[in-house]
Amino acid sequence: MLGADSAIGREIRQTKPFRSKSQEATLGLFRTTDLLRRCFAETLQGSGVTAQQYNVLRILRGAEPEGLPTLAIAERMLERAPGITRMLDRLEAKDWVMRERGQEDRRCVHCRITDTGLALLAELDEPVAAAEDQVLAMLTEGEQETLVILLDRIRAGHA
Amino acid sequence: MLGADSAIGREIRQTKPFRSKSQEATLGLFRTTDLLRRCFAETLQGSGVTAQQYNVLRILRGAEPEGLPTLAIAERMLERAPGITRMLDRLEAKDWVMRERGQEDRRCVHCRITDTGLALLAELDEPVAAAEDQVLAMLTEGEQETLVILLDRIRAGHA
DNA sequence: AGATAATAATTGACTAGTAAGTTAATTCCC
DNA sequence: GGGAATTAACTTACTAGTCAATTATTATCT
Repeated sequence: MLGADSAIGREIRQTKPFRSKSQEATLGLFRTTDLLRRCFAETLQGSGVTAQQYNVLRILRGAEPEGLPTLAIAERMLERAPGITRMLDRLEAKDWVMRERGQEDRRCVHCRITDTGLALLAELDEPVAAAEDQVLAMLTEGEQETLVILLDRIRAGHA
Repeated sequence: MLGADSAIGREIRQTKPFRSKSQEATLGLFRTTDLLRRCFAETLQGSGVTAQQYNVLRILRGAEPEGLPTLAIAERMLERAPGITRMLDRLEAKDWVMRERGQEDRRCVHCRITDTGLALLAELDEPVAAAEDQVLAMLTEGEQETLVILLDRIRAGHA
């Protein structure tokens, strides 16, 4: 009576119940987030920017006018440095980002968003905000708050 | 008072509050799921299998002894066919999966897990089950149930 | 000062996800 | 029976994530 009748159980045509609530919730997190990822990808596609690129540009806009070194971006993205380096290569090729070696510490590479990049973000601000609200519109604000608290607790438990 | 004091607000050094609860919850979902993904990747690494490959093998074990055509696997993974084809290439190279053209319908490719693949899964069953329970152990079973219900509602809202 | 360690960023090799287009087999329909 | 549409799987090209190793620069430590 646990998993067999749940939404996930039907989704993947699984007849056996879940072994534990934790297993069911974990799978639910993965499937739900995958779904939301696709929603945001839809919102962004057409502007020629991917979700990850958009996130980097948002971070760099928030860091204006100083900009940020490469690894500081990686830290905010929870990603490894190699991926960020190559993404910045692509963003620089599209003239959304500019980089230069640091003066005081020549190991660092200073990254800043360009005016072209800022214009792109300005165009996307409204549709992205709308998508952010729509994807969880089936929950009340109180339920969203409950979700936030539970998710915070999960992450805090992994510190 | 909304976002500035929350766990996510501190994590990404964001000083401004979130624009909406929905935005905060969405970001929380992405960050939490990323964290859990890394946990499972840790559990699997050492066996030489990735999380996605493990999922495919689990699906094929569940489909024994009949096996499944390629697109049926893709459907259960919520993924496109090209990714599955290449993953099956790698799984076949490691002798965890075997494929052959269908007899009645020669467009289909029938996929089955091998004995080697079954042995790999048997080794991983315990550690994976332990990980599935541990990653959400900071929540009570009631809270996990609440999470499951909220996630089900989100996915149902996108049907 | 000079060897050593630490740090920032990069490159290479691999796994994986996407979209677009292709091939081969089957089904539909007149 | 034969042409059109559909289906299953695949290939190609691109974006992106991982780990391991490397380079250049800076800091540390006698």
